[in-house]
Amino acid sequence: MLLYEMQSLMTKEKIINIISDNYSKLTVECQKELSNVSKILMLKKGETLVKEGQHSDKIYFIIKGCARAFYLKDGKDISDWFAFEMEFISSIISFFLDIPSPHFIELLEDSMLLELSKKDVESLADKYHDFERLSKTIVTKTMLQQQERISSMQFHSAEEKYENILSIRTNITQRVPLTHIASYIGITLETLSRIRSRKKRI
Amino acid sequence: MLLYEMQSLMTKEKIINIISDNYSKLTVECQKELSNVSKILMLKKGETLVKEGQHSDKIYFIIKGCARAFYLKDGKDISDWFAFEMEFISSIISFFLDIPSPHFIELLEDSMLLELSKKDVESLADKYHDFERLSKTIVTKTMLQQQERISSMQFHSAEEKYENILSIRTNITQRVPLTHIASYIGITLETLSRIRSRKKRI
DNA sequence: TTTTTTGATTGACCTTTGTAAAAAAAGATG
DNA sequence: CATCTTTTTTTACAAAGGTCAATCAAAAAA
Repeated sequence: MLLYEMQSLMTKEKIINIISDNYSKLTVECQKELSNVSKILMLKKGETLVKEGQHSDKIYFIIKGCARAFYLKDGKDISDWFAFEMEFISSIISFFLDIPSPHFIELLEDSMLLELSKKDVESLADKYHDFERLSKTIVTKTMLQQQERISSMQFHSAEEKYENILSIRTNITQRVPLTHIASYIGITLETLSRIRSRKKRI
Repeated sequence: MLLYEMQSLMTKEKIINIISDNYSKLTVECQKELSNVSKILMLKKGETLVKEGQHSDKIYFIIKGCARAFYLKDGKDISDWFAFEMEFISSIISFFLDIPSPHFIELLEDSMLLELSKKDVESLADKYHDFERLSKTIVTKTMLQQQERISSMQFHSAEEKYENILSIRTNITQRVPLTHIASYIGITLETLSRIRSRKKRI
């Protein structure tokens, strides 16, 4: 299905209903208010959601497509997070600490997103207990993903780290360039390439 | 002050009030109920809160002392988390996913703790919006600490990782053996020892 | 205090991974 | 289709950090 065809099928109401079902249930009233304050974005591959240095007070839910958070270390592009359909992404440092973003966020595919501002997240969380719970659920899931990632980084070889990400994100190599995968797991593209050719041979 | 002297000074009510002030405000009613379901523990250095393989459905707040979460990889002891005064610790994998704990948790000093069970956390969070918010705050802080840790692990030398933990936990070397610090930052004790002797010389 | 245990340091050696540069392959664009 | 750009692979070489073993130091236990 083409992205522009989805817009009519995927109404904001439906999307919010999916979030409610998959993360934490929201009352109809809360869903309505969430629908009023959120915004659908249709963006092309390569477009940027956040630039380094910006105060980014937005969080994005990915309806279709995928996005990548990355930063520059000594001029080198290092990937810090990938998000696919049904996942959230934001510049967490900027969003939660209200400081300029160290990250860029860009789209790796043509994408459809739901955008929410921190101000609205906060007022919804104040007003609705169930939205507070939803926020907690999202943060908890993120925390558990990070936990998994940390333990995969501790005392694991480049090959083990690559195997690990493949097991979690089965088809990531089809959607994300190897350079980004390499920096995400903390190895160079060259090392990743050697691992892959070693595996092919066997 | 000796640990046994603290018990009379630090009533559960006072401790819960401190949590409320430092994490997220709780109503008096909620504080009372929290006080009813939580329990103070006085434990000696070396004692174990959680063993690998156990279902651990408890979370601990450290009033005095410090604790360490670690796991065994190929028989080797690898530290995964430290918690000091005013911080929470639990076997997060077991607590949030209801599966057997991959971690041990042990005390690095004689300690005073507040213990809370998941069942009680959940019912408090259901009943009180402000307790739900407190939970979110604790999880969010943990997530941000993990974020910091991940970026310190990505493409940083052993020395940079050591400097980084020293800047975050200024006096950690006074309270935690170097072996544990080394495995926490993902290097061997020998490498850490070399870094330290290099720094001493200069 | 002496002994035992645990934690930290040092040295020799070796493996893994990074660096730099070039070539090849795959994708995008006119 | 042909060209240009980006991504990936390959090679040679260097450096960082791991492993193993011996020694030293400090803290607990007897």
